[in-house]
Amino acid sequence: MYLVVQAHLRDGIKSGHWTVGDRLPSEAELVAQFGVSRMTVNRALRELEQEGLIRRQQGAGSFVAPLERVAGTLVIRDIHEEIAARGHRHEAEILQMGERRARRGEAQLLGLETGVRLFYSHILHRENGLPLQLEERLVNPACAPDYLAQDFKLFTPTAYLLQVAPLTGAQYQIEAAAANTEQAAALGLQPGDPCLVIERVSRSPSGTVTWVRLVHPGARHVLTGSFDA
Amino acid sequence: MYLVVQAHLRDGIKSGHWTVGDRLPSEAELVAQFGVSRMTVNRALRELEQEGLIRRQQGAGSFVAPLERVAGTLVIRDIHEEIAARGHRHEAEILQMGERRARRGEAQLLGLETGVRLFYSHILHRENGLPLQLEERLVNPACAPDYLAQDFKLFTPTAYLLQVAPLTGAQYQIEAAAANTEQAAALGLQPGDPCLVIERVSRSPSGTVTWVRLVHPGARHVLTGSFDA
DNA sequence: CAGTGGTCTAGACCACTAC
DNA sequence: TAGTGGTCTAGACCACTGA
Repeated sequence: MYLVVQAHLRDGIKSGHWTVGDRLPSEAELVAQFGVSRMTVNRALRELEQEGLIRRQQGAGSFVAPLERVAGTLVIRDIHEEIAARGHRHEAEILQMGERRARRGEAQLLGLETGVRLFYSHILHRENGLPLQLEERLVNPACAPDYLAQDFKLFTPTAYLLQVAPLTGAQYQIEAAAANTEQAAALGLQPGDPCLVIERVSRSPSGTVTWVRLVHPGARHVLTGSFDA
Repeated sequence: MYLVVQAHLRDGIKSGHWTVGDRLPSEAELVAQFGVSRMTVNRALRELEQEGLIRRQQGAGSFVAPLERVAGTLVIRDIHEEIAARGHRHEAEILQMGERRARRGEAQLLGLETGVRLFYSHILHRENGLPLQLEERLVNPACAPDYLAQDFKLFTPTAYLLQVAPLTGAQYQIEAAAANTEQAAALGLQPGDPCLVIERVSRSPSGTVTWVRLVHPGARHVLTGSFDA
């Protein structure tokens, strides 16, 4: 029944019957109208508030929220999953992989001290043979000591790291940048060509696990999303 | 009390006490442990599920969700709000504004028929004098008949359109692209320089209101987000 | 089968708001 | 002061799962 109440309110908002700032029926009115208990109506309204569709104020009422921010859930998926979901073939080419001392700033990304040893890998992901993503990654050895022994032609570093160090948080950043010579060579572009770049650090209970920069040819990769009342 | 139960479970997951796939205490166990009613425990768990932190299965139990997808709420704010929030000065320069027949494909974006008349505007937004965003916009005259009479140096088209046609849905797309000559000239770039491009269509109860392309210098604009257990 | 979550009820007390 | 939402209770019936 709470879904029925929700649908009723959603429809009224979508259709313009109630518009931004309007007051919606009170809980008591909805209880009377639908013949359900107040807990049921309360749940319906509380969930609409969590979605951002309405705003509730104790003592005043429930109101249609100003949807002034276009918000949506942006999902960044594992590249293998993403390609497989399109029914295409995914191949990974390991360009570089090894261990070295952290350069200036790198240690900071992982919350480690400068000069500590860390793992790195550069992997090129192809979709049906076409370069789609260059994955530049730094890994905290404390969280994934066997990282360098893995064969990342069989599974992605993302999948491996999620297995050995459960994700509990992340920060990401999306920008457009010009390909440098190394990136251009890997992706089959000219240096300076526009790329969509996602950078991300991932945390687990045992600390910051990994930093990754995902470089995509601007013409071949878009992020999409939507939201709906 | 439901917040106490939530905090307890959240801590256990963050700290690694329960990890991906682990079964959490059942509702009945939490009821006994905290001395609260089942409805209270149920609410705590339901909300954690909505956040994506746990997965619940009728008949089986509640489990720590595999956070295999780095997801976050991406918020695209009105450019004026965004600049003002940084404590900076926002200026808008109207480059073009008028009415014309829809070109091939344009009408389709707005769900109209080819050849119908529509409004357009090209506005350059500056942050402390530096070009930050070129806003190329098409507007459905049926939804905002007075669009051309507005002074968009005083408020943004986004703010105006939200006022006259409440937002009930949107689709957006984020990509990296090379600036064309017009865009480069407006933004003070060289043609071919990388730009972060957001395209969006917005719907309201009265139909598709507007299509907009927001072009940002790649070096001067990033989207950021985070998520947390 | 026993245990799990999904949903709903008919109350209750409280804090807050607007008049 | 009357009406609002915020929270909680102690039950209930149901559908589903796994042994």
